[in-house]
Amino acid sequence: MKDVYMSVSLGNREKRREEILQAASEVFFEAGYKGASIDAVIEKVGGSKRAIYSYFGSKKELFAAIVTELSNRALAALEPDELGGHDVQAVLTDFGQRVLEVVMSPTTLALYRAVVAEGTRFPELAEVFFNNGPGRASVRLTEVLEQFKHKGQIEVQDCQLAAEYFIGMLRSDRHLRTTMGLQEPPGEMERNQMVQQAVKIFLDGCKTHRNKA
Amino acid sequence: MKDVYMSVSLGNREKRREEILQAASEVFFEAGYKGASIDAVIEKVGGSKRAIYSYFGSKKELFAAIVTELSNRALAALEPDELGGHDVQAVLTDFGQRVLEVVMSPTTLALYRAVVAEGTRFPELAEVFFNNGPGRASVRLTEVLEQFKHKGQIEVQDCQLAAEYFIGMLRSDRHLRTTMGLQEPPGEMERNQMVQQAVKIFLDGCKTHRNKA
DNA sequence: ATAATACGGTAACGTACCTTACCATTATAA
DNA sequence: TTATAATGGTAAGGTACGTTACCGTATTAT
Repeated sequence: MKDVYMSVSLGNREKRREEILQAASEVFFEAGYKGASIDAVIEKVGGSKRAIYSYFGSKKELFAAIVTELSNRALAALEPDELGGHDVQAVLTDFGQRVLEVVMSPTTLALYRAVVAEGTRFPELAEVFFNNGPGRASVRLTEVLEQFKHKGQIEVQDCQLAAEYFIGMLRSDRHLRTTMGLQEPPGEMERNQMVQQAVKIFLDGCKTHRNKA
Repeated sequence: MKDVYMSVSLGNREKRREEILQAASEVFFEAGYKGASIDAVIEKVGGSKRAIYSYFGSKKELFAAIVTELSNRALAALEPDELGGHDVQAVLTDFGQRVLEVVMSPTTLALYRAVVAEGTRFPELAEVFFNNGPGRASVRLTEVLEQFKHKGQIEVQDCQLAAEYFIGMLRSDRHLRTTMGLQEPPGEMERNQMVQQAVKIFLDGCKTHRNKA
Protein backbone atom coordinates (compact mmCIF):
# COMPACT_ATOMS: atom_id res chain seq x y z
CA MET A 1 0.00 0.00 0.00
CA LYS A 2 2.63 2.40 1.02
CA ASP A 3 4.58 1.90 -2.16
CA VAL A 4 1.54 2.50 -4.30
CA TYR A 5 0.62 5.63 -2.45
CA MET A 6 4.16 6.82 -2.60
CA SER A 7 4.55 6.28 -6.28
CA VAL A 8 1.21 7.83 -7.08
CA SER A 9 2.06 10.73 -4.87
CA LEU A 10 5.44 11.17 -6.47
CA GLY A 11 3.99 10.77 -9.94
CA ASN A 12 1.50 13.49 -9.26
CA ARG A 13 4.17 15.62 -7.82
CA GLU A 14 6.30 15.21 -10.91
CA LYS A 15 3.35 15.86 -13.12
CA ARG A 16 2.33 18.96 -11.25
CA ARG A 17 5.85 20.27 -11.32
CA GLU A 18 5.89 19.75 -15.04
CA GLU A 19 2.61 21.60 -15.45
CA ILE A 20 3.88 24.54 -13.50
CA LEU A 21 7.12 24.58 -15.45
CA GLN A 22 5.23 24.56 -18.71
CA ALA A 23 2.90 27.37 -17.73
CA ALA A 24 5.74 29.36 -16.25
CA SER A 25 7.82 29.05 -19.39
CA GLU A 26 4.97 30.47 -21.43
CA VAL A 27 4.63 33.41 -19.10
CA PHE A 28 8.35 34.09 -18.88
CA PHE A 29 8.82 33.79 -22.62
CA GLU A 30 5.97 36.14 -23.32
CA ALA A 31 6.63 38.80 -20.73
CA GLY A 32 10.36 38.48 -20.08
CA TYR A 33 11.91 37.74 -16.73
CA LYS A 34 11.11 40.99 -15.00
CA GLY A 35 7.77 41.32 -16.69
CA ALA A 36 6.62 37.87 -15.70
CA SER A 37 4.68 37.57 -12.48
CA ILE A 38 3.99 34.58 -10.31
CA ASP A 39 0.35 35.57 -10.33
CA ALA A 40 0.26 35.22 -14.09
CA VAL A 41 1.68 31.73 -13.83
CA ILE A 42 -1.01 30.82 -11.33
CA GLU A 43 -3.71 32.18 -13.58
CA LYS A 44 -2.50 29.82 -16.27
CA VAL A 45 -1.96 26.67 -14.27
CA GLY A 46 -4.31 27.14 -11.32
CA GLY A 47 -3.53 26.55 -7.69
CA SER A 48 -1.79 29.03 -5.48
CA LYS A 49 1.48 30.81 -5.23
CA ARG A 50 2.32 28.66 -2.28
CA ALA A 51 2.64 25.70 -4.61
CA ILE A 52 5.17 27.41 -6.83
CA TYR A 53 7.28 28.42 -3.89
CA SER A 54 7.24 24.87 -2.60
CA TYR A 55 8.24 23.35 -5.93
CA PHE A 56 10.77 26.01 -6.82
CA GLY A 57 12.18 28.26 -4.16
CA SER A 58 11.94 31.64 -5.81
CA LYS A 59 11.23 33.41 -9.04
CA LYS A 60 14.89 33.26 -9.91
CA GLU A 61 15.12 29.52 -9.39
CA LEU A 62 11.97 29.00 -11.38
CA PHE A 63 13.52 30.84 -14.29
CA ALA A 64 16.72 28.87 -13.91
CA ALA A 65 14.79 25.61 -13.98
CA ILE A 66 13.03 26.65 -17.17
CA VAL A 67 16.22 27.53 -18.97
CA THR A 68 18.22 24.50 -17.88
CA GLU A 69 15.52 21.90 -18.40
CA LEU A 70 14.31 23.26 -21.71
CA SER A 71 17.88 23.63 -22.90
CA ASN A 72 18.49 20.01 -22.11
CA ARG A 73 15.52 18.94 -24.14
CA ALA A 74 16.47 21.12 -27.07
CA LEU A 75 19.87 19.51 -26.94
CA ALA A 76 18.41 16.04 -27.15
CA ALA A 77 17.15 16.67 -30.68
CA LEU A 78 20.69 17.42 -31.75
CA GLU A 79 22.42 14.67 -29.82
CA PRO A 80 21.92 11.48 -31.84
CA ASP A 81 24.74 12.39 -34.13
CA GLU A 82 25.28 9.37 -36.27
CA LEU A 83 26.69 11.39 -39.13
CA GLY A 84 28.31 8.22 -40.39
CA GLY A 85 28.25 9.13 -44.05
CA HIS A 86 31.34 9.32 -46.16
CA ASP A 87 30.22 12.08 -48.47
CA VAL A 88 30.99 15.54 -47.13
CA GLN A 89 28.11 17.13 -48.89
CA ALA A 90 25.58 14.60 -47.60
CA VAL A 91 26.85 14.82 -44.04
CA LEU A 92 26.80 18.60 -44.03
CA THR A 93 23.35 18.69 -45.52
CA ASP A 94 21.98 16.29 -42.98
CA PHE A 95 23.66 18.10 -40.13
CA GLY A 96 22.52 21.46 -41.41
CA GLN A 97 18.93 20.40 -41.64
CA ARG A 98 18.97 19.17 -38.10
CA VAL A 99 20.62 22.31 -36.80
CA LEU A 100 18.21 24.53 -38.61
CA GLU A 101 15.23 22.59 -37.37
CA VAL A 102 16.33 22.91 -33.78
CA VAL A 103 17.47 26.51 -34.03
CA MET A 104 14.27 27.69 -35.67
CA SER A 105 11.88 25.85 -33.40
CA PRO A 106 9.62 28.11 -31.34
CA THR A 107 10.95 26.81 -28.05
CA THR A 108 14.56 27.34 -29.01
CA LEU A 109 13.78 30.82 -30.27
CA ALA A 110 12.03 31.71 -27.05
CA LEU A 111 14.89 30.32 -25.01
CA TYR A 112 17.34 32.24 -27.12
CA ARG A 113 15.49 35.49 -26.55
CA ALA A 114 15.30 34.89 -22.83
CA VAL A 115 18.97 34.02 -22.53
CA VAL A 116 20.13 36.96 -24.62
CA ALA A 117 17.93 39.25 -22.58
CA GLU A 118 19.09 38.01 -19.20
CA GLY A 119 22.48 36.59 -20.07
CA THR A 120 24.43 39.40 -18.50
CA ARG A 121 22.43 39.09 -15.29
CA PHE A 122 22.42 35.26 -15.18
CA PRO A 123 25.78 34.19 -16.58
CA GLU A 124 25.38 30.58 -15.44
CA LEU A 125 22.22 30.24 -17.46
CA ALA A 126 23.85 31.67 -20.53
CA GLU A 127 26.57 29.09 -20.17
CA VAL A 128 24.13 26.23 -19.72
CA PHE A 129 22.19 27.28 -22.77
CA PHE A 130 25.22 27.78 -24.91
CA ASN A 131 26.93 24.54 -23.93
CA ASN A 132 23.79 22.52 -24.45
CA GLY A 133 22.86 24.12 -27.73
CA PRO A 134 25.09 26.07 -30.06
CA GLY A 135 28.28 24.99 -28.35
CA ARG A 136 27.50 21.33 -28.63
CA ALA A 137 26.64 21.71 -32.27
CA SER A 138 29.84 23.46 -33.22
CA VAL A 139 31.99 21.08 -31.21
CA ARG A 140 30.40 18.14 -32.96
CA LEU A 141 30.75 19.69 -36.39
CA THR A 142 34.37 20.54 -35.68
CA GLU A 143 35.11 16.88 -35.04
CA VAL A 144 33.40 15.90 -38.24
CA LEU A 145 35.34 18.46 -40.23
CA GLU A 146 38.60 17.30 -38.71
CA GLN A 147 37.86 13.82 -39.99
CA PHE A 148 37.18 15.00 -43.49
CA LYS A 149 40.25 17.14 -43.37
CA HIS A 150 42.41 14.16 -42.51
CA LYS A 151 40.82 12.22 -45.28
CA GLY A 152 41.85 15.02 -47.58
CA GLN A 153 38.36 15.87 -48.68
CA ILE A 154 38.44 19.40 -47.46
CA GLU A 155 41.11 22.04 -47.09
CA VAL A 156 40.73 24.43 -44.24
CA GLN A 157 42.99 26.19 -41.81
CA ASP A 158 40.95 26.14 -38.65
CA CYS A 159 38.22 23.52 -38.41
CA GLN A 160 36.55 25.08 -35.42
CA LEU A 161 36.26 28.43 -37.11
CA ALA A 162 34.99 26.74 -40.24
CA ALA A 163 32.39 24.84 -38.24
CA GLU A 164 31.20 28.02 -36.59
CA TYR A 165 31.03 29.69 -39.96
CA PHE A 166 28.94 26.96 -41.45
CA ILE A 167 26.49 27.21 -38.59
CA GLY A 168 26.66 30.99 -38.78
CA MET A 169 25.61 30.82 -42.42
CA LEU A 170 22.64 28.72 -41.49
CA ARG A 171 21.57 31.12 -38.81
CA SER A 172 22.24 34.28 -40.78
CA ASP A 173 19.87 37.21 -40.98
CA ARG A 174 16.89 34.96 -41.14
CA HIS A 175 17.47 33.89 -37.57
CA LEU A 176 17.87 37.50 -36.56
CA ARG A 177 14.61 38.56 -38.09
CA THR A 178 12.80 35.59 -36.66
CA THR A 179 14.25 36.20 -33.23
CA MET A 180 13.04 39.76 -33.25
CA GLY A 181 9.59 38.72 -34.32
CA LEU A 182 9.88 40.32 -37.75
CA GLN A 183 9.42 37.09 -39.65
CA GLU A 184 7.96 33.65 -39.15
CA PRO A 185 10.31 30.70 -38.83
CA PRO A 186 11.01 28.98 -42.14
CA GLY A 187 9.09 25.86 -43.07
CA GLU A 188 10.77 22.63 -44.04
CA MET A 189 11.01 23.45 -47.71
CA GLU A 190 12.61 26.77 -47.08
CA ARG A 191 14.98 25.26 -44.57
CA ASN A 192 16.13 22.76 -47.14
CA GLN A 193 16.88 25.52 -49.60
CA MET A 194 18.82 27.42 -46.99
CA VAL A 195 20.88 24.36 -46.17
CA GLN A 196 21.53 23.55 -49.78
CA GLN A 197 22.87 27.00 -50.57
CA ALA A 198 24.94 27.06 -47.43
CA VAL A 199 26.53 23.71 -48.19
CA LYS A 200 27.26 24.77 -51.73
CA ILE A 201 28.98 27.99 -50.74
CA PHE A 202 30.75 26.35 -47.86
CA LEU A 203 32.21 23.64 -50.06
CA ASP A 204 32.71 25.32 -53.42
CA GLY A 205 32.78 29.00 -52.65
CA CYS A 206 31.46 31.69 -54.94
CA LYS A 207 34.46 32.45 -57.01
CA THR A 208 34.27 31.51 -60.65
CA HIS A 209 36.34 28.37 -61.24
CA ARG A 210 37.54 27.69 -64.73
CA ASN A 211 38.74 24.18 -63.97
CA LYS A 212 36.34 22.37 -61.73
CA ALA A 213 37.84 19.51 -59.75
CA MET B 1 19.69 89.66 -26.53
CA LYS B 2 16.68 87.62 -27.25
CA ASP B 3 18.46 85.60 -29.92
CA VAL B 4 21.38 84.88 -27.68
CA TYR B 5 19.16 83.76 -24.85
CA MET B 6 17.11 81.69 -27.21
CA SER B 7 20.07 79.92 -28.73
CA VAL B 8 21.71 79.32 -25.41
CA SER B 9 18.48 78.03 -24.05
CA LEU B 10 17.94 75.72 -27.00
CA GLY B 11 21.53 74.57 -26.93
CA ASN B 12 21.22 73.71 -23.27
CA ARG B 13 17.99 71.97 -23.91
CA GLU B 14 19.56 69.83 -26.60
CA LYS B 15 22.54 69.16 -24.44
CA ARG B 16 20.46 68.20 -21.47
CA ARG B 17 18.32 65.93 -23.57
CA GLU B 18 21.44 64.23 -24.80
CA GLU B 19 22.73 63.76 -21.27
CA ILE B 20 19.50 62.17 -20.17
CA LEU B 21 19.45 59.93 -23.21
CA GLN B 22 22.98 58.83 -22.53
CA ALA B 23 22.35 58.06 -18.88
CA ALA B 24 19.07 56.38 -19.68
CA SER B 25 20.65 54.14 -22.28
CA GLU B 26 23.19 52.95 -19.74
CA VAL B 27 20.45 52.13 -17.27
CA PHE B 28 18.21 50.44 -19.81
CA PHE B 29 21.06 48.41 -21.27
CA GLU B 30 22.18 47.25 -17.89
CA ALA B 31 18.84 46.44 -16.30
CA GLY B 32 16.62 45.76 -19.29
CA TYR B 33 13.45 47.62 -20.10
CA LYS B 34 11.31 46.41 -17.24
CA GLY B 35 14.19 46.37 -14.82
CA ALA B 36 15.21 49.93 -15.55
CA SER B 37 13.72 52.64 -13.38
CA ILE B 38 13.39 56.33 -13.94
CA ASP B 39 14.85 56.84 -10.51
CA ALA B 40 18.00 55.05 -11.56
CA VAL B 41 18.32 57.35 -14.54
CA ILE B 42 17.97 60.36 -12.28
CA GLU B 43 20.60 59.03 -9.93
CA LYS B 44 23.00 58.93 -12.87
CA VAL B 45 22.25 62.22 -14.53
CA GLY B 46 20.90 64.32 -11.67
CA GLY B 47 17.85 66.50 -11.74
CA SER B 48 14.36 65.25 -11.20
CA LYS B 49 11.91 62.87 -12.77
CA ARG B 50 9.90 65.84 -13.85
CA ALA B 51 12.63 66.67 -16.34
CA ILE B 52 12.55 63.25 -17.98
CA TYR B 53 8.81 63.40 -18.37
CA SER B 54 9.05 66.80 -19.97
CA TYR B 55 11.75 65.74 -22.44
CA PHE B 56 10.28 62.36 -23.22
CA GLY B 57 6.68 61.63 -22.42
CA SER B 58 6.91 58.26 -20.79
CA LYS B 59 9.21 55.38 -20.03
CA LYS B 60 8.16 53.71 -23.24
CA GLU B 61 8.95 56.74 -25.37
CA LEU B 62 12.26 57.14 -23.64
CA PHE B 63 13.17 53.60 -24.58
CA ALA B 64 11.98 54.17 -28.12
CA ALA B 65 14.13 57.27 -28.40
CA ILE B 66 17.17 55.34 -27.20
CA VAL B 67 16.73 52.56 -29.71
CA THR B 68 15.97 54.75 -32.70
CA GLU B 69 18.63 57.36 -32.10
CA LEU B 70 21.37 54.94 -31.21
CA SER B 71 20.44 52.75 -34.14
CA ASN B 72 20.80 55.69 -36.45
CA ARG B 73 24.25 56.41 -35.15
CA ALA B 74 25.35 52.82 -35.42
CA LEU B 75 24.19 52.91 -39.00
CA ALA B 76 26.28 55.92 -39.79
CA ALA B 77 29.46 53.91 -39.32
CA LEU B 78 28.33 51.53 -42.01
CA GLU B 79 26.93 54.07 -44.42
CA PRO B 80 29.92 55.53 -46.26
CA ASP B 81 30.09 52.58 -48.56
CA GLU B 82 32.60 53.49 -51.17
CA LEU B 83 33.51 49.89 -51.87
CA GLY B 84 34.87 51.05 -55.19
CA GLY B 85 37.49 48.34 -55.55
CA HIS B 86 37.57 45.95 -58.43
CA ASP B 87 38.95 42.98 -56.57
CA VAL B 88 36.27 40.84 -54.97
CA GLN B 89 38.49 39.69 -52.19
CA ALA B 90 39.60 43.19 -51.27
CA VAL B 91 36.07 44.55 -51.31
CA LEU B 92 34.72 41.72 -49.18
CA THR B 93 37.58 42.04 -46.74
CA ASP B 94 37.05 45.74 -46.36
CA PHE B 95 33.34 45.35 -46.03
CA GLY B 96 33.70 42.51 -43.56
CA GLN B 97 36.02 44.46 -41.34
CA ARG B 98 33.61 47.33 -41.20
CA VAL B 99 30.65 45.10 -40.46
CA LEU B 100 32.49 43.27 -37.74
CA GLU B 101 33.65 46.46 -36.15
CA VAL B 102 30.13 47.81 -35.98
CA VAL B 103 28.50 44.56 -34.96
CA MET B 104 30.95 43.90 -32.16
CA SER B 105 30.97 47.38 -30.72
CA PRO B 106 29.63 47.62 -27.17
CA THR B 107 26.83 49.94 -28.15
CA THR B 108 25.62 47.73 -30.95
CA LEU B 109 25.77 44.69 -28.73
CA ALA B 110 23.75 46.41 -26.04
CA LEU B 111 21.22 47.57 -28.60
CA TYR B 112 21.02 44.11 -30.01
CA ARG B 113 20.32 42.62 -26.60
CA ALA B 114 17.67 45.19 -25.88
CA VAL B 115 15.93 44.71 -29.21
CA VAL B 116 15.99 40.93 -29.02
CA ALA B 117 14.64 41.10 -25.50
CA GLU B 118 11.82 43.51 -26.28
CA GLY B 119 11.35 42.91 -29.97
CA THR B 120 8.16 40.94 -29.60
CA ARG B 121 6.68 43.67 -27.40
CA PHE B 122 7.95 46.62 -29.46
CA PRO B 123 7.78 45.47 -33.08
CA GLU B 124 8.35 48.97 -34.49
CA LEU B 125 11.65 49.22 -32.64
CA ALA B 126 12.79 45.87 -33.91
CA GLU B 127 12.08 47.06 -37.40
CA VAL B 128 13.92 50.32 -36.93
CA PHE B 129 16.94 48.54 -35.55
CA PHE B 130 16.99 45.91 -38.22
CA ASN B 131 16.52 48.28 -41.12
CA ASN B 132 19.19 50.64 -39.85
CA GLY B 133 21.67 47.93 -39.03
CA PRO B 134 21.76 44.40 -40.31
CA GLY B 135 19.22 45.00 -43.05
CA ARG B 136 21.13 47.91 -44.50
CA ALA B 137 24.31 45.90 -44.47
CA SER B 138 22.92 42.94 -46.33
CA VAL B 139 21.10 45.08 -48.87
CA ARG B 140 24.31 46.89 -49.62
CA LEU B 141 26.33 43.71 -49.89
CA THR B 142 23.71 42.19 -52.15
CA GLU B 143 24.15 45.04 -54.59
CA VAL B 144 27.88 44.62 -54.55
CA LEU B 145 27.63 40.90 -55.16
CA GLU B 146 25.23 41.47 -58.05
CA GLN B 147 27.85 43.65 -59.66
CA PHE B 148 30.57 41.07 -59.32
CA LYS B 149 28.23 38.43 -60.58
CA HIS B 150 27.54 40.40 -63.74
CA LYS B 151 31.24 40.89 -64.20
CA GLY B 152 31.57 37.14 -64.04
CA GLN B 153 33.85 37.14 -61.04
CA ILE B 154 31.55 35.11 -58.87
CA GLU B 155 29.03 32.38 -59.46
CA VAL B 156 26.09 32.28 -57.15
CA GLN B 157 22.42 31.50 -57.40
CA ASP B 158 20.89 34.00 -55.03
CA CYS B 159 22.97 37.06 -54.24
CA GLN B 160 20.83 38.12 -51.34
CA LEU B 161 21.12 34.76 -49.66
CA ALA B 162 24.84 34.77 -50.33
CA ALA B 163 25.18 38.21 -48.81
CA GLU B 164 23.31 37.15 -45.72
CA TYR B 165 25.48 34.07 -45.47
CA PHE B 166 28.67 36.07 -45.66
CA ILE B 167 27.48 38.32 -42.88
CA GLY B 168 26.22 35.29 -40.99
CA MET B 169 29.69 33.80 -41.09
CA LEU B 170 31.13 36.95 -39.66
CA ARG B 171 28.64 37.00 -36.87
CA SER B 172 28.78 33.27 -36.10
CA ASP B 173 29.07 31.80 -32.65
CA ARG B 174 31.46 34.47 -31.57
CA HIS B 175 28.72 37.04 -31.74
CA LEU B 176 26.43 34.72 -29.84
CA ARG B 177 28.89 34.24 -27.02
CA THR B 178 29.67 37.91 -26.87
CA THR B 179 26.01 38.83 -26.86
CA MET B 180 25.35 36.55 -23.94
CA GLY B 181 28.26 37.97 -22.01
CA LEU B 182 30.29 34.77 -22.19
CA GLN B 183 33.17 36.31 -24.09
CA GLU B 184 34.70 39.70 -24.67
CA PRO B 185 34.33 41.29 -28.11
CA PRO B 186 37.24 40.52 -30.41
CA GLY B 187 40.03 43.04 -30.83
CA GLU B 188 41.14 44.35 -34.17
CA MET B 189 43.65 41.59 -34.81
CA GLU B 190 41.18 38.88 -34.11
CA ARG B 191 38.56 40.57 -36.22
CA ASN B 192 40.95 40.64 -39.14
CA GLN B 193 41.56 36.93 -38.81
CA MET B 194 37.86 36.25 -38.69
CA VAL B 195 37.29 38.28 -41.82
CA GLN B 196 40.15 36.67 -43.64
CA GLN B 197 38.89 33.15 -43.01
CA ALA B 198 35.35 34.11 -43.87
CA VAL B 199 36.38 35.64 -47.16
CA LYS B 200 38.47 32.63 -48.01
CA ILE B 201 35.71 30.14 -47.37
CA PHE B 202 33.14 32.35 -49.02
CA LEU B 203 35.15 32.66 -52.20
CA ASP B 204 36.99 29.37 -52.46
CA GLY B 205 35.04 26.97 -50.31
CA CYS B 206 36.55 24.17 -48.31
CA LYS B 207 36.49 21.38 -50.78
CA THR B 208 39.85 20.19 -52.00
CA HIS B 209 40.46 21.48 -55.52
CA ARG B 210 42.90 19.62 -57.68
CA ASN B 211 43.07 22.29 -60.36
CA LYS B 212 43.12 25.75 -58.90
CA ALA B 213 41.75 28.45 -61.15
C1' DA C 1 -11.33 6.36 14.56
C1' DT C 2 -8.02 9.48 15.89
C1' DA C 3 -3.76 11.84 16.30
C1' DA C 4 0.03 13.73 13.70
C1' DT C 5 1.76 15.58 9.61
C1' DA C 6 2.24 17.63 5.20
C1' DC C 7 0.08 20.14 1.66
C1' DG C 8 -2.43 24.03 -0.43
C1' DG C 9 -5.02 28.53 -0.31
C1' DT C 10 -5.81 33.33 1.42
C1' DA C 11 -4.45 37.36 2.78
C1' DA C 12 -1.26 40.58 4.08
C1' DC C 13 3.42 42.85 4.36
C1' DG C 14 6.79 45.49 2.50
C1' DT C 15 8.76 47.38 -1.38
C1' DA C 16 9.47 49.35 -5.82
C1' DC C 17 8.06 52.23 -9.30
C1' DC C 18 5.46 54.98 -13.02
C1' DT C 19 3.15 59.01 -13.10
C1' DT C 20 1.32 63.48 -11.79
C1' DA C 21 -0.31 67.33 -8.74
C1' DC C 22 1.60 71.03 -6.43
C1' DC C 23 4.98 74.37 -5.23
C1' DA C 24 9.32 77.06 -5.51
C1' DT C 25 12.54 79.18 -8.31
C1' DT C 26 14.24 81.23 -12.20
C1' DA C 27 13.97 83.57 -16.48
C1' DT C 28 11.52 86.96 -19.49
C1' DA C 29 9.06 91.27 -20.81
C1' DA C 30 7.12 95.81 -19.72
C1' DT D 1 11.42 96.69 -10.69
C1' DT D 2 7.53 94.03 -11.11
C1' DA D 3 4.26 90.92 -13.29
C1' DT D 4 4.08 86.75 -15.99
C1' DA D 5 5.49 82.49 -17.80
C1' DA D 6 8.09 78.44 -17.78
C1' DT D 7 11.17 75.29 -15.87
C1' DG D 8 12.57 72.03 -12.30
C1' DG D 9 12.03 69.60 -7.61
C1' DT D 10 9.23 67.26 -3.95
C1' DA D 11 6.10 64.41 -2.48
C1' DA D 12 2.36 61.58 -2.85
C1' DG D 13 -1.16 58.56 -5.34
C1' DG D 14 -2.01 54.31 -7.04
C1' DT D 15 -0.68 49.95 -8.54
C1' DA D 16 1.81 45.70 -9.02
C1' DC D 17 4.46 42.14 -7.24
C1' DG D 18 7.73 38.81 -4.60
C1' DT D 19 7.46 36.58 -0.51
C1' DT D 20 5.71 34.63 3.74
C1' DA D 21 2.69 33.93 7.88
C1' DC D 22 -1.32 31.73 9.09
C1' DC D 23 -4.93 28.58 8.84
C1' DG D 24 -7.92 24.97 7.05
C1' DT D 25 -7.90 20.49 4.76
C1' DA D 26 -6.54 16.15 3.43
C1' DT D 27 -3.47 12.31 4.05
C1' DT D 28 -0.99 8.85 6.67
C1' DA D 29 0.05 5.73 10.57
C1' DT D 30 -1.47 3.79 15.02
